[in-house]
Amino acid sequence: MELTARRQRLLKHVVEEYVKSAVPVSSEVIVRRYETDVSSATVRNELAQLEELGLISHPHTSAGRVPTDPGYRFFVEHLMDAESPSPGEQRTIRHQFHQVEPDVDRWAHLASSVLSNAVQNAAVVTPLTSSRARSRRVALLGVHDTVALVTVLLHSGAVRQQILHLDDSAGRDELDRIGNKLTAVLDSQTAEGVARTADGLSGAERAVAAAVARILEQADQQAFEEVYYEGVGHVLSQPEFTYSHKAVPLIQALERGPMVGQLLSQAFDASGVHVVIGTEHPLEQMRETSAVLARYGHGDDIQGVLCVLGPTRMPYGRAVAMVRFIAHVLDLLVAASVADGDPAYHVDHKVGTADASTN
Amino acid sequence: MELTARRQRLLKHVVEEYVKSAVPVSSEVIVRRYETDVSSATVRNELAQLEELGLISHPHTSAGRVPTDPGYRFFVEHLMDAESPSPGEQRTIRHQFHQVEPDVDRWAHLASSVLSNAVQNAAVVTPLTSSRARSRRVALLGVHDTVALVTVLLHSGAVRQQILHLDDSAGRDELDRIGNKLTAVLDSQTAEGVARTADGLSGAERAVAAAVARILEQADQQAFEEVYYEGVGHVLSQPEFTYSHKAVPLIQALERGPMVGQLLSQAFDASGVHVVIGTEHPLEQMRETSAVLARYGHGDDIQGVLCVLGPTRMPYGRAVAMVRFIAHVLDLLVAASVADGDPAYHVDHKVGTADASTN
DNA sequence: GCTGGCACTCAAGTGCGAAGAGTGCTAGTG
DNA sequence: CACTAGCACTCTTCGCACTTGAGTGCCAGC
Repeated sequence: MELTARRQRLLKHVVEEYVKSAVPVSSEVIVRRYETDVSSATVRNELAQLEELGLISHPHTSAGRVPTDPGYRFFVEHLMDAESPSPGEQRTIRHQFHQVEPDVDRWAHLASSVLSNAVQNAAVVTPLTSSRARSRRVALLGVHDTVALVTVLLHSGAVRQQILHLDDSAGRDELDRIGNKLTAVLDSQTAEGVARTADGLSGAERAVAAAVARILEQADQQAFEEVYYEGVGHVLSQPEFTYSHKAVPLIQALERGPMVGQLLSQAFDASGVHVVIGTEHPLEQMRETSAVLARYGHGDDIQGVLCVLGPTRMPYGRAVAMVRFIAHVLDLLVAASVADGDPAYHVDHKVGTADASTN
Repeated sequence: MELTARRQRLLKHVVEEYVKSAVPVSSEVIVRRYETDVSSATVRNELAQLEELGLISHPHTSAGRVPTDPGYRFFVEHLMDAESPSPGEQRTIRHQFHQVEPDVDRWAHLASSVLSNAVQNAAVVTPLTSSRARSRRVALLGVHDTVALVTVLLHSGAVRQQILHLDDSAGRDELDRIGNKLTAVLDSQTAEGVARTADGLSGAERAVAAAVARILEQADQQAFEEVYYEGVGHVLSQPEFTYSHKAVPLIQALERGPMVGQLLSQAFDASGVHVVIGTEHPLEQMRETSAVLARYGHGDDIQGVLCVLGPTRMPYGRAVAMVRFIAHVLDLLVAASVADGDPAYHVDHKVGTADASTN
C-alpha cells in the first residue's frame, strides 16, 4: 500500500476538483474530467487505498471523496502548482502599490485588499513593526499653548504620534531644540532605553522623553494587535459557511486582533510561505480554517505578516503564489524606505517605482 | 381609527418584545407580560387596528405581529425611552477613552469597538476629518540622504505623512527651514490653495508643497473612505442572518468604505442622533438593516460620524443612547485637541480627563 | 491489473397527517 | 359601548414513511 504516482495524481485531482466545486468528488467525475483511460471501478479501488492512508475520506457511504487535512498537507507539500500571477496581474498590483507608495500607513491596508480580492478569501495583514521599536527621529509640533504633538519616526519607517500636555507653555524654538536633542540622545533606543535615559533629563525634556517611551511601548504591543483584514464577505459566500453561525468564531478571532497574533507569529519561525491547515491550528476556533502566511519586511528586525484565511477547502496554489508575490513587492517598498545605508536597495527600488517628486 | 394611548402602548410592547425575542409576538404574550388587565381578544382587536394603520404586520394568518418599518419609525419618534447608559458604564467608557487620549488615531477605532460591544451590533466610525482639510503645521524629517518624511498637522488635529524623494540631498537645517517657511505660507490653506501658492516657490520648497497638496487631497478623499467597523460577529449571530448570504451585501458595503459614505453623509444634514430604518435607506442593499448615526467633532468643519448598523429589529433606545453618549465623549476629546483659542473647552476637558504629562 | 455488473447504503426530497399556535369573528355580558 | 369567552379556521411545523438517485464496494471474468 504505497503512494504510487497514479495515486498521487488522483489525490491531486480530488483536491483540485473539490476546491473548485465544493462537492464531494466521485470516481465517475474523475474519470470523465481527468483520467479518461481507466474505468471508474479502477479509480474507486485506488481511492479506497488513499482513504486507507488517511488522505481522503467519505462523508457517508454513498458520497464522493473529500480530502482530509493530511491530504491537503500532502497536496501542498508535493502536488500543488503555485505558479506566479500572470504578468498583467503583476503589473496591476505593482501599479496599485506604486500609487500609495509615499503613504507608509496604507501599505498594509492595500495589501489586505489586494490579497483578499485575488484569492477570494479573507486576508489579514499586520503593519510593519520592529520586533523592538526603536526611535530614529523625534519632532515636536506646537498645537497650541501648552499642547504639543510628539512625532516619532521609528527605525522601521513607521511614524507614531501622541498629543502631550505640557506643564508650561513653550515656543517653537524651544520645541525644536528639545526635538533635536532627544533625536540625538534617544537614537536607536528601545522603550526601556528611553526610560533609562530620561532619568538624566530635566523638566520638559523629561516629559517628552516619557511620551516617546510610551509611543515605543505601544508600538511594541501593537505589533499584532492592529491588523488589517478584508474579504469576510468572500468567506461567507463559501458554501461551508451558508449557516453564518459557523463563521462567527472566525470573524471574532479576526476582530480581536491579539488572537490572530498567535497564528501570525508562526510566520516568524520560518522564512518563505507557510501553510497551516485546519486541525494543525493552535487555536481551537480555527480548526476548520486554513491559513497561508508569510512575513515581509527588511532584515530580521523590521517585519510584518501577510495572511490569507479561509476554509480548508482553499485554492492553496493561488494563495501561496499571491502571498509570495505581494510579500516580494512589499519587501522592495520597505527596503526603499529604510535608512540602512545599503545602496543596493535603492537601486532595486528605483527600478520598480518612480520617485514621488517626479509625479 | 385613531391612535389612542392604548394602541400606542401596544405598539410599544410589540416592538420591545419583538426586539427582545425575535419571534412574532402574539396577543397572548402581550397580555401575559404587559397588559394584564384586559383579555387577549381585546388586544387582538386593537392589534388589528394597528395593522390597518400599517404599523405592524402579519407574516401569515396564524402568526403573531411584527413591526413594520413605519411602526419602528413611530416607535423611535414617540415611544422609545433612550435613557443614558448607567453611571458605571459611563465611567468605564470614559476610562477607556482616557487611556488612549494622547493617541488621536485610535479614537475612532476604540469608538467602534466600544459601540459595537455596547449595542451588540456592528458599529462604523469614520475618523475625524475636516470637510476640507487645511494645513496647520508642516514639518520635514530627514530619513536618509535624499529621502524625507513630510508630516502635516491638519487643522482637525489629525496628522498625515508621506515619504518624499528629493532631487538633491538636504541637511537637517535646510529641512527645518523649509518646514517653517511652508508652515507660515500654507497656513490654513486647502489643497487648491496650497497648489496655487506652490507656484510662487522654488526648487525643493515646491516639491514639498506639492507633497503637502497631495496629503490634503488625500485627506479630503479619505473623509469617508477609511472607516473603522467592528461587530460583524454580533450581527451574524442575529437570527435574521442565520443564512449568511443575507449578510454578504451588508458586509461588502462595510468593506467598501465609500458605499457607507453615502449613508453616513446623512448625519451631516441634521445635528443630534439620526435613525434610518430599513426601506428608508437610499442604498438598495441595506433595505433590511437600520442605522443609528450621529456626527461628532467640533464646530461645523471638523467632524466624524458614529454609526450603529444592524437588522431593523434593533434596540433603538439603547443604540441612540450609546451613540449620543459616545459622540459627547468624543466631542470633549476633540475640543481639547483643537487649537481654537476658546479656553472653555480646556476647562471642560481638564475636568473629564487628566493631563498626559501627569501619567 | 483492469473492468463490467450488481447489490447495498445513505442523503435528500416528497407527500401526508397530526399537533399547535394564533387569529378573526360572533354572540353574549356588565 | 367596550370588553370577553368561545370556537372555527388557517397556516406552520414536525414526524414519518416512502421514493429516488448518487455513489460505493466487491466479485467474477477477461
